[in-house]
Amino acid sequence: IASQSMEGRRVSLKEIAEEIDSPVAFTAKILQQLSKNQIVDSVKGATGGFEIQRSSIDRIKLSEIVYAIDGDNVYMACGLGLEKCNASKPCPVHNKFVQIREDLRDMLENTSLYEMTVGLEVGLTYLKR
Amino acid sequence: IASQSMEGRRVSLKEIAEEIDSPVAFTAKILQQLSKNQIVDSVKGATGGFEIQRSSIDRIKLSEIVYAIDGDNVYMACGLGLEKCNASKPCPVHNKFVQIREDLRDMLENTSLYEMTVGLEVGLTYLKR
DNA sequence: TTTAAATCGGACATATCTGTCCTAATAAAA
DNA sequence: TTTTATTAGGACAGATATGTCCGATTTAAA
Repeated sequence: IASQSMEGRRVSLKEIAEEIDSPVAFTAKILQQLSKNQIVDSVKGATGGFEIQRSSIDRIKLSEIVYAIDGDNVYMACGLGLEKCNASKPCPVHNKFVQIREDLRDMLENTSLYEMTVGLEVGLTYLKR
Repeated sequence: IASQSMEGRRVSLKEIAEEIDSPVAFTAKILQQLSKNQIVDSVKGATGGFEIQRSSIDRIKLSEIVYAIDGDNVYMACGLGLEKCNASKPCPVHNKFVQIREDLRDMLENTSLYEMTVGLEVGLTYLKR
């Protein structure tokens, strides 16, 4: 969507699903989540589809996309799966996991949608299931 | 198990399940996996139970426990969930994920069972669901 | 005004993961 | 030798995640 939006083209659900080899109905659900969370703009009706404002492409970080789809689970869930695990009652791997997750958070917050889009366009990365 | 084994006590499934607030039948399945993968030793029959040799407690790293239960999935699975993603056809986050996973691998391979056991014993960490 | 092409959203179906139950096998103790 | 306390393992049940279907809504074009 970002790639096409940068060239002023709005893309339909069908086109998106086809491009990434993903079931249409399933892709639709994910796009709805992204739309609700204002990652992408959706336009209903004939000639409708999905697009992203150029300013958003520059601004949006991977962290925001992750949050739109998975919430803050990535940052909060215990490495051993314990429900009660937290800083004051840490599980045996808690503190070591906190460290790794900080690395992950840094990465997500410093990876922009623009950067990923460029990678796809120059053929450096791929996006097929 | 490690904690009790260090003091020469073998522990039963029941005791283990109770100690960590985990369903007995469910805990049994996990112990079976650990036993099959030689992380713990199981002894059948009356007075049986689970134990770990002192030498194993020193030797075993968290990475081996993770591998026994989840295989190499942690290191291989694509960050975006793509099946075909690998070094020669990388997804847009592939290389950044490789980095994070190296950090994770380092942590798992450098965290010993002994270290975790001590943390529990001195009351620094907890192990309840 | 009608039609067609598109997204939206709720209900449903399927697959996978998590957890349970029950019987068999084992081994110590009575 | 029988009983009892234990682990092993297969079959099943339930919960959650993944994926599908279909009708409602929207909007541009005929």
